[in-house]
Amino acid sequence: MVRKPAKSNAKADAKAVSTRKPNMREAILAAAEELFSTYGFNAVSVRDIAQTAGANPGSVTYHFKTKDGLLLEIYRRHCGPMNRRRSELLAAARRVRDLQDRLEAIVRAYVLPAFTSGSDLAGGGTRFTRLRAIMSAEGNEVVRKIIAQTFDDTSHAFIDAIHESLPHIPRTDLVWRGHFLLGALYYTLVTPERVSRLSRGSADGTDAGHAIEELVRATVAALQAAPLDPATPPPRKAPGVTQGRALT
Amino acid sequence: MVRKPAKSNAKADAKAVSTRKPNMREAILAAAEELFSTYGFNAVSVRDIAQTAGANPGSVTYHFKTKDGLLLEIYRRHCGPMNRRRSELLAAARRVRDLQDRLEAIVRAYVLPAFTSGSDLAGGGTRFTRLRAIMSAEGNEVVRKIIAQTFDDTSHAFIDAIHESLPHIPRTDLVWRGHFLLGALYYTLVTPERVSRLSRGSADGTDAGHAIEELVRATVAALQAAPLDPATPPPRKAPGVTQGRALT
DNA sequence: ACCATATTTGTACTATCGTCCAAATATTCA
DNA sequence: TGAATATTTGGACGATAGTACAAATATGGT
Repeated sequence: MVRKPAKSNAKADAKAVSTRKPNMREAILAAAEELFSTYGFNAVSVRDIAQTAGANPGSVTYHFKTKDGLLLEIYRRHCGPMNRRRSELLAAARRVRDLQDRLEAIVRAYVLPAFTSGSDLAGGGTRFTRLRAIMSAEGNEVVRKIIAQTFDDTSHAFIDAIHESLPHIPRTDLVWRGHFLLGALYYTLVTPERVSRLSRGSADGTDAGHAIEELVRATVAALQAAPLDPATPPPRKAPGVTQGRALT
Repeated sequence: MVRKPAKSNAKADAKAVSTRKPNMREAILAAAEELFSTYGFNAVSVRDIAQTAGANPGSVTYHFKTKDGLLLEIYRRHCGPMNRRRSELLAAARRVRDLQDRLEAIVRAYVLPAFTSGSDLAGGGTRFTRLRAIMSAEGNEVVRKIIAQTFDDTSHAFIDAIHESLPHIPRTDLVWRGHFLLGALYYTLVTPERVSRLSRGSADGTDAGHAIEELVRATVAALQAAPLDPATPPPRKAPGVTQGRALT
């Protein structure tokens, strides 16, 4: 990461009235989250994080041992609340009677928590999702592990719910389309010049709201598209609800 | 990037019969392309590239001056052929009579060159698109510049063509959906465990082909979805053209 | 107030980074 | 061939990376 030209006043700002951070650990986490999600993991140094947090580089090592440990802690912070919120919204969506409305509610249940996290300050969900997007491109081992053990269950639950709403579409196609949804969501968040005030500032700003609506609309349509499989003619009526979930 | 544990035979492989690379510059480019597209720009060092290419780190500086210069040259290599191929396919797609078929042909014209580049060796297109995906997440200044001056025109041409096939949908929505397409495409390429043999090996393997078909099917459906704007009842004619940066 | 503990600081270590450069070597062309 | 040029080599530079550690300082319970 590019640091500013130093500019040490060296004399004037020496004492600085001993304003100690009430919780430096939190400040470091916040700074790391912001910097990682903006510049990527590799481009940000521990010293960058410490400086942004107003801390000493040694403090970062003290609290999180390694740079990877810091990243891991950020994930730990967000994965729980985000998945909990997703489960809640998914459960509510499943109770929607109209099939079309239910499908849309399911997609919304998946997308919404990515923008508005239940935890900490405004824009937390967006920032964390942007981080996940960047990490999925950079490919970090720590992240791969925690993602596998945290998001896989939730993802399968969503695929299952979607499959119930669209029983005539093979699961394979739905998995692909869910994959595309995630890619579209990620790319929307890592392209700040497109969705300008979406990333910073209040998480329920109109820009983020519009992006969500566009994404939901497009995804629902994509999910409903006829499957590729040439052997399966179109709708028919829903046969039996396929109870057994393949792919745990 | 993590380098392997050295393991210097130090004695056995000393002379190595003076096999000089016929074109070291090309070897460096190929190595850089492969490494950047796999680990990201920041995670790969000039020494990594030199070692993979069987060159001296100084040679990289000699040929490309800086690491950024090397990245720039990779983009220069691919942008031309890829956009030329896109234009050809787009022109052919525009001549399709049936509106539904035409829309699908347009989407295919956008997606196909991302997988199979006209230039160099097998998988070149896939590799370069994977690189673009990673760079869009990492955010490099050099890339931003060349992307702006290379892809904007092509992207607008595609949006225009799509808009002709779907005149009742506001351009804004089409821009969003094209944006989602690119995100889905990128994410498909940077997630190798999902589309396993897609990235390496032959570029027209069945896996890549299947991914393309899934992506095209989903995108066409998404593009055809009803627009968001509540003020615009279904068909009608397209109002003014809202120019926006599309599909970098 | 005192002590035990938690945290912060400053500094130092080693490794690797991008880039530079002079010498060595290969290539090209008269 | 010999001279001019192009390329490669190996080593070096300063900057910065992640991490470690002892000393300094703040905090909390008694």
